[in-house]
Amino acid sequence: MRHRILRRNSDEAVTAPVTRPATTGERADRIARRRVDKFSERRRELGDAALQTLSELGYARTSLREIAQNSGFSHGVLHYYFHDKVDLITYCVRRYKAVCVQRYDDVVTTAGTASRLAAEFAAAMVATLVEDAVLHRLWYDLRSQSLYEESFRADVAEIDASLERMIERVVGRYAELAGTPPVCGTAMAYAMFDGLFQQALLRQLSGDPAAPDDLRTDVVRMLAIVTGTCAR
Amino acid sequence: MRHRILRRNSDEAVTAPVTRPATTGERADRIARRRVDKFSERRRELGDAALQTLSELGYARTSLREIAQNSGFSHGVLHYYFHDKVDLITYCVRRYKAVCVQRYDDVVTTAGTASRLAAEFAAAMVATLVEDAVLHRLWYDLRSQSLYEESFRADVAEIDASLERMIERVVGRYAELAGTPPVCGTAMAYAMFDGLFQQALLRQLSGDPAAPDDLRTDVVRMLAIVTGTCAR
DNA sequence: AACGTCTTTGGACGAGTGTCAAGATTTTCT
DNA sequence: AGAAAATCTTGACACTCGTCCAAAGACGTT
Repeated sequence: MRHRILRRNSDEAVTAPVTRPATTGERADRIARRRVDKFSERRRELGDAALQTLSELGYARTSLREIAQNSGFSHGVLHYYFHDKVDLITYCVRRYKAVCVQRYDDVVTTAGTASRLAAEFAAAMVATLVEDAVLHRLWYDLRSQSLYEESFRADVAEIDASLERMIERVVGRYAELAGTPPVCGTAMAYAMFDGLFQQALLRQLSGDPAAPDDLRTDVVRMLAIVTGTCAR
Repeated sequence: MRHRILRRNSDEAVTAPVTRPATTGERADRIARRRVDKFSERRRELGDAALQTLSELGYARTSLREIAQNSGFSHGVLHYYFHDKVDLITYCVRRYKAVCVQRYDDVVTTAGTASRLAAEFAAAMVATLVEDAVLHRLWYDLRSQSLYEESFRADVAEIDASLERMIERVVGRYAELAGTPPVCGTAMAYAMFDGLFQQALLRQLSGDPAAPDDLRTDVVRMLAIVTGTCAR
């Protein structure tokens, strides 16, 4: 009945269920681990429900009760697995990263020519735009929120950095294949691609049917521009 | 005592104070106009208070009572001048545009050479970044909100379009002075500059002291890239 | 079967929300 | 001046919110 102690800002491992003093050593360990697994599994489950609700409604309109309803549990359970609302949303932000960052790495290693890399990278971005539009809408929402709520800032910055590294790999590989060095730094390249995607998302969610195709050609062209290999 | 009828989505002119039937013609007109002026002046005043509060707290955390407190009036008055909260915020979004779009036009007409235009445009963006950081933080917040709240979408899209036209003028003039046509369309150029500014804002508000200078050099370089005149 | 711990429920609390309307106050017109 | 209209204040309303807690249920060990 006593409530579990939850530490904030601990990544995956919140304090494990309160285990009794390890009288039998190894055996107690096994049990404790199983408990932790179950605990963090439910945490993940609730986190996903929260992520879904957030991407549907946006930060400003999402309540804990709504999240709970989307998860099939009662609203009280959220405070059993998360310290408070900020803790939950922070967890979601981190989980978002895990879901969506590592989608592009195949493209980089697979493609054999510059133009193929460009085409495949563009296709990957378009796929993201079409399939995960609402998830990325949430990303931009949360990134804006991080400018007000300081608690989110560190996590958001980390995601931004890992997205930037992804762009760095793509642009770097493209330049390598094309045989010309990039004309601008990574941060700038990321800013440009990010802006491009954001505009495309705006149009996509507004129902503009040309948004995916335009994004595709824009991304291809952007890669050419960034490496100075574009036609006048 | 009867409440004023407010139409939504009417730009500046909400229904004027209820004037009695124009018995004396011209004279009544003059009076009615003064009423309207006073009415829309207060509306503007309240809108500015709302804009200030919003830029401080962000959309999700701003309440009507807080806005009223920042305006020196009581909270009830807001529903006298605005139909509801959406009406007020829509008004703010429109007002934001009036405040910040037309700041760059001098630059375009004044500058005599490409490099001077680049330097002055970059300086203008840096000035915006430093002086109006919180206002633009609000812009990105509201643009995100427009992806959830359909009521904002049209106004946000219009502001985006007018910012895009501004970029078009700058890039167009720069290309003219440099003697080389741009390597990409306006929409793409806008997306890129927008992404650049947004990243700079993120860093500026996180306290990165290098943000303004980096933005300056990035903007100059971006103009060169966009017109294909940059050094390898 | 009985016990102890972990998990979940559902209700309660106080604070805060947008909205509304009745009354007080100020301004304007005759 | 007095009357009428416009403006502003104040308090109330019906919610929703995050948080907390006591009690009930589920589960595994002894």
